[in-house]
Amino acid sequence: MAEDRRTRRTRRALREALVALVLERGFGALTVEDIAERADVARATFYSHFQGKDDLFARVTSDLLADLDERMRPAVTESTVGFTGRPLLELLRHARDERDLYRIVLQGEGDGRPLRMFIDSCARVTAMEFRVRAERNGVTPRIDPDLLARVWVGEQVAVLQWWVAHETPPMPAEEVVRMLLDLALRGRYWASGFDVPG
Amino acid sequence: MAEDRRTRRTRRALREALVALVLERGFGALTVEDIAERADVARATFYSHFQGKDDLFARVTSDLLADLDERMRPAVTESTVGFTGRPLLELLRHARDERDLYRIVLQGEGDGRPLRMFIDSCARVTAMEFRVRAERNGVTPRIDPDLLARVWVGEQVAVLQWWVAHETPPMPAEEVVRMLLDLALRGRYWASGFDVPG
DNA sequence: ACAGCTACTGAACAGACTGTCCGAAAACAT
DNA sequence: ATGTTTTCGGACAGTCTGTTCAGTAGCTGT
Repeated sequence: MAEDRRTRRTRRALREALVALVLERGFGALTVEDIAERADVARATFYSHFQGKDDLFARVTSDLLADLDERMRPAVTESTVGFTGRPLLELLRHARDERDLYRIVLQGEGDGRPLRMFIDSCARVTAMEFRVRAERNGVTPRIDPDLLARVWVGEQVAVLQWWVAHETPPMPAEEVVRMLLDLALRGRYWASGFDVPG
Repeated sequence: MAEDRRTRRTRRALREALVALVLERGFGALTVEDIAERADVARATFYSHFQGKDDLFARVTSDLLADLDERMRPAVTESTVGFTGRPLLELLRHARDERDLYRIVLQGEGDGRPLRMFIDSCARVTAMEFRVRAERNGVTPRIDPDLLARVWVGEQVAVLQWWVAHETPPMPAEEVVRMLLDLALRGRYWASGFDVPG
């Protein structure tokens, strides 16, 4: 048999209440009672599903990461040939679909733990991507791939923060990818408006 | 007359206790009693100096930002001519001198508020730097300077996080600057080991 | 549609933390 | 030495936590 409809409803309501309240007041300012009340659920019921607000938040965010991981997998393996930007595009689409949650995570709610996990996950995948591509093309990186991956992910996070902060996307995902790819390949000198020297 | 020696000692002890405890357990897990006990100060005394742990944390971090701002000012005005990396170098030195606090802030403790303030501050300065330089050299940016500044700061934050996470600096500040400058000017294509086309 | 589970409710509980108050004691500046 | 200022330690009500439990409502499978 599938999951009981009541538990589904309750868990869903609690998750949505958490997201809404974190956006309104910030995670640190919330109490379990706040969340339960917003979800229209008894406090005792909350504790029969989660150990506390940290637990609820951890589950919500780790589910998000798992979902992202699943969506990224095909894009990554397909992208080890060249700098296609496919993984980044998939990331942006995911962020568009789960905007509120991304806002929360990218803001560093929960003492930054979810954001660190997000960054670590992205950096791990990216570093692997770099290594595979370098090997395939027979080149040796001039900068440690792990560090380079963190820098690249740092850029992406910065753009994501800017992107999801707006109520309506300030530019389509495809354009963001093109821009970031231009920047990554041609460098900031070019982006600043200077002609690239020979 | 200067500040009473007792208040100086007490405030200092409380600040140091906070930093140490946040590194050990994370901000969210701390109580006022924890901090007061570590500082060897009565709980009532804590409240005669700060409104609560959020207030203490806010003061510590905003003092850090003010200090950074002061140290950066000369480096920035001197750097609007070309991509010297002076501001970045100053930032790295500040991070070296205040490593523990930087760890805390860059980790996103306090629901990410201090980190957001840090990033906003850096991005504001950087965007201004970009604009001034573009005007001086008579070029028009190919990417919105505000967004470009956020990306550039995002890279710096990523590197800072990597840099301060180590117990002893994994490479000297000057080398980090050179690396990031190379990356920013020549692009990731070059950094990955490929020869730059054209 | 009914029987038998299972989950939710609302209330109560001890324990921890908060924020404030106070008189007594200690440290300070002069 | 004196008057001022800070710290101390204890006490206080109020909030939040995490758990328990009997009663009620809702669900699933047949």
